[in-house]
Amino acid sequence: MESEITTEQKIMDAAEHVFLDEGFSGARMQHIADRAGINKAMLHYYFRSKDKLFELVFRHKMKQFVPQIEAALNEANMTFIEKIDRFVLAYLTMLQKNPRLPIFILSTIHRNPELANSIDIKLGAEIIRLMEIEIKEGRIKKVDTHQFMLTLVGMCLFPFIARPIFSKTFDLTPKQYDQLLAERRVHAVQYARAILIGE
Amino acid sequence: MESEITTEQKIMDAAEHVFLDEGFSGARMQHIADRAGINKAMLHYYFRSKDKLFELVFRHKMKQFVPQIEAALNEANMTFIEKIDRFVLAYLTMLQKNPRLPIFILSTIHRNPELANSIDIKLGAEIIRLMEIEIKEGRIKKVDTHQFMLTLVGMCLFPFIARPIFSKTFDLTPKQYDQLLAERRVHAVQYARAILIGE
DNA sequence: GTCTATACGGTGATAGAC
DNA sequence: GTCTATCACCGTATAGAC
Repeated sequence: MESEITTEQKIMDAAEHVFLDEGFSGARMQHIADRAGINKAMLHYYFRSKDKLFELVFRHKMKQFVPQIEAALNEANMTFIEKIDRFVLAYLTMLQKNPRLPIFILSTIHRNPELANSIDIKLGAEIIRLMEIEIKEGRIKKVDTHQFMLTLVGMCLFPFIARPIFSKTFDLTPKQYDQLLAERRVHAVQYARAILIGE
Repeated sequence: MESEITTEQKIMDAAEHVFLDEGFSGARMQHIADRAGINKAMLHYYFRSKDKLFELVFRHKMKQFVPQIEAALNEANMTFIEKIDRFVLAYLTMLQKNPRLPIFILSTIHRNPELANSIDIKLGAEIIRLMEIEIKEGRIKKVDTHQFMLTLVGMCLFPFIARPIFSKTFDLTPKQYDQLLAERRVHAVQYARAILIGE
């Protein structure tokens, strides 16, 4: 039974937590060490530098952030709206488990746009292609594909990005906001249907 | 003619630029000084500390970020959709001039949620009230007011927040993305109409 | 008001004993 | 592999001359 958590893994977990909370320049190696229950020297023993450690964390998180779109959209025997429902569900489920992921990824890339280069371009092209087929076949309205995708993804991500400011503006308790997030799937899909089909 | 820019103003301009690019912990007082064309000591002479300077910048930017909603929504002799159109136009126009504002505000508040406390709560309540009247009078569908507002604001902000990652995913040149942003108003309002009225 | 010089603390990183 | 001690540097902030 090798169920023991390795030091390396403890560091990665701690690093993820601290970097997601504080960002690269706000994070302190000391905090990560404390959280991992070891000392700073060990961080450098396992991962050479703060930069290397951050890069690993970022890449790992980036994988979570982008890819699962594909699985949802490529299922056969589904209407486009059903595919969207799957996509929204998958995305929101992941976000519930990683609520601070979006702002971490987006603010990191904002300050370091080259980091977006690891993204696979084919994915976007494939989505656009799928939508254009739906439009051509007359199963959805003639919407601008990019504008719609921006809206769809925004409907999933934005509630997590804007949580603190929205809670305050609309005077919602944490419990109420969680409820809002739990119900987000239904509304996002309903809105998508209104846009793509009209009801 | 007092058209000369004061040192204080030069510092504020420089500070805004650097803080918006780098965030609080990423920003360096040296950068701000360089950009303002003065030396570090002057920063502390005019503004006591980095914290104080940042707070001023943040408050100033926060004012831009939130309030102009009110003007758009309180105009008389307008349908609700027309009001939304005004709101979206005003918001997008401001964002075109301040494209890095959203990620700055949201990532700052993310790391320091108390900063959201400066927000005026009455504004949100007023919007909800207006929408509920529209619903009651049967002029728009029975949508969840909070869910809709999250979507509406997201449709405006998200394209600016997600620009680098979206450009990459959908392989859009800066010019193409600017075009997308320029056309955002039409699509956002059209989507809002689809949601609120059906077409 | 503006500058130079410097104090002071903290941070990433390394050396070296065990 | 893990620790303590330490280094070199950088960043904020201040002192003090002009």
